[in-house]
Amino acid sequence: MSTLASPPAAAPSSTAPWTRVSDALRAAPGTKVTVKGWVRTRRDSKAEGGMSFIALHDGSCFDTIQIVAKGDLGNYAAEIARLCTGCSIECDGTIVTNPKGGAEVAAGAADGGAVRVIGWVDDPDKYPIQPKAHSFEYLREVAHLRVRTNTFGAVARVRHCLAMAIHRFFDERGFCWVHTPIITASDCEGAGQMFRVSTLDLLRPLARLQGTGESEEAKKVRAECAAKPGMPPWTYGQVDFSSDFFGKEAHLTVSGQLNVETYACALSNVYTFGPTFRAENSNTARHLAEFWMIEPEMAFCDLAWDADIAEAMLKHCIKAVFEERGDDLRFFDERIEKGLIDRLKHVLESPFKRITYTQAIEILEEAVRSGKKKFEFPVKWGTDLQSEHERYLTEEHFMLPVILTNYPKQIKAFYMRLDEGCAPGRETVSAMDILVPKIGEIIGGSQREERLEKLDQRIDEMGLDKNAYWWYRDLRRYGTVPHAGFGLGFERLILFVTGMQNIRDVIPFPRAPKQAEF
RNA sequence: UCCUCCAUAGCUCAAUGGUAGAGCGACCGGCUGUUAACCGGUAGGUUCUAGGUUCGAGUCCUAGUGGAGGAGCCA
Repeated sequence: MSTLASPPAAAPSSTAPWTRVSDALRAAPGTKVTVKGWVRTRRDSKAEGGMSFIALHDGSCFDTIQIVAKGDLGNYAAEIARLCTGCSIECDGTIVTNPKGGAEVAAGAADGGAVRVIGWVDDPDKYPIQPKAHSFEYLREVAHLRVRTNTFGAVARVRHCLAMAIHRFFDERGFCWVHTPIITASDCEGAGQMFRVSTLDLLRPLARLQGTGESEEAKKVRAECAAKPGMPPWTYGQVDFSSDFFGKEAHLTVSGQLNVETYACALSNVYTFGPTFRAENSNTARHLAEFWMIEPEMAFCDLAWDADIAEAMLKHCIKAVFEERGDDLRFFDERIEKGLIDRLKHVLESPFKRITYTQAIEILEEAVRSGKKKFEFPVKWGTDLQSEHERYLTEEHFMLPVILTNYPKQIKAFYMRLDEGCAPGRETVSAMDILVPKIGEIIGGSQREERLEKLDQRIDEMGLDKNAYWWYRDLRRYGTVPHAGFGLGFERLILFVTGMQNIRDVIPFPRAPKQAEF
């Protein structure tokens, strides 16, 4: 079983012509190095003719390296003694062992050492990142500088580690990374509100023209627009998208799933890993308007294997962070979520609990009946589980990640495979959600409906337009195969692994309602 | 979008309707192989915006803007 990497964390050696801090911390005493980075703190001492202790970080690992700048350096009084948090410097020096046994860089004129200032901080009093505790809410307002803090540096490294671990996981298993489109002109995705992509001139007063009859004013504006060169033609109450860039309505993608299914039906095992956009006005610690999603899709695959892969992938990711980012993980465990490491070890060591939706309802009903738990919302077969229900299952009842399967068809998407042998009125589909403590739903997936007549039936039932899905339906007409896949919210995975509370703090520049600065 | 709460120094927060304060940070000095350093001092304010009530508003009222927590939507 994987254990936490012991300090210093393993980091790939840099190819830079200077020494990265992660490498300097492990270098043998006596090694001559040049390090570059940003000052986190400076402390001075008058001992031994004066010296300054500078904590330097360069992002290569969690720890800073301490530079001991001796008073005999030519620029000591004029520059080194004036260094403050945020200044960028480079330092030539020698690796020595400090009284506490750690590596540090000694830089004195006698040994040919030097500290050169690369960039000063304008006004130290106004520098937004002071050497003190800051709230995450405040740091969100200075997102261009927050990555210089302990926490956001650690999040950035863990995010990278997880991204690479995911690619490795699929690559090692013969999956092909497919770049599904960001812009989609099919209006059939149906996974939520979409952002419009258009080159039409929005400054035209379309809003004034809406209504039931065409007013004199509307007629006038239309005539004006028609007369102006470059103005797109339009019909009353409706935009004429045939004159738009793509000749039809276009949006930012809400999922690459439908596209990636086409590749699964040729390459067998594929996945997407890219940005996803939802224009929902949701204001929570678990939603973003722009986020990254991983969507594997496997041909000749059923729901059970789908769940196997999802569980293996999550465990692989946790393991990778244990092995590669022990330094950052220890910080999260101490300062962000006490007990994080034990929680993750527990997840790593236990098989995920697998139950059907129907069994989940029975557990919830029993909890209510026995008085063990009170819910705000009623538990009833056929309705979607509320947050509180999901949290009870994963946090209180099982205290483990839970894979819920076989949901009632009416609460799931049209493309999910209809289960066979269901009692009338109790039809279910081969859907699967993975719930984890603290986050709730982290993965949603399903076996897809590969039978054309059943798929058509579902499209009709849900009042969708069959023609809009012509190429999706083609997959069922030309060599159809059972296939399955799932979607993993990348930022939710990062929350789960780091113990961070707010999804806006695990993506570099969060986009959410009323939030697109930077 | 709904419910609840919040907005005061660079940051985190105090201040009964009656002279706007502390801690941290910054700056200056002292001490020190220091490392969440420590000790002393200094500077720092249009109390989110726009109205209103009042002799008087940081405090009460209305609207707006932004933020937090919860819910819905979902990943």
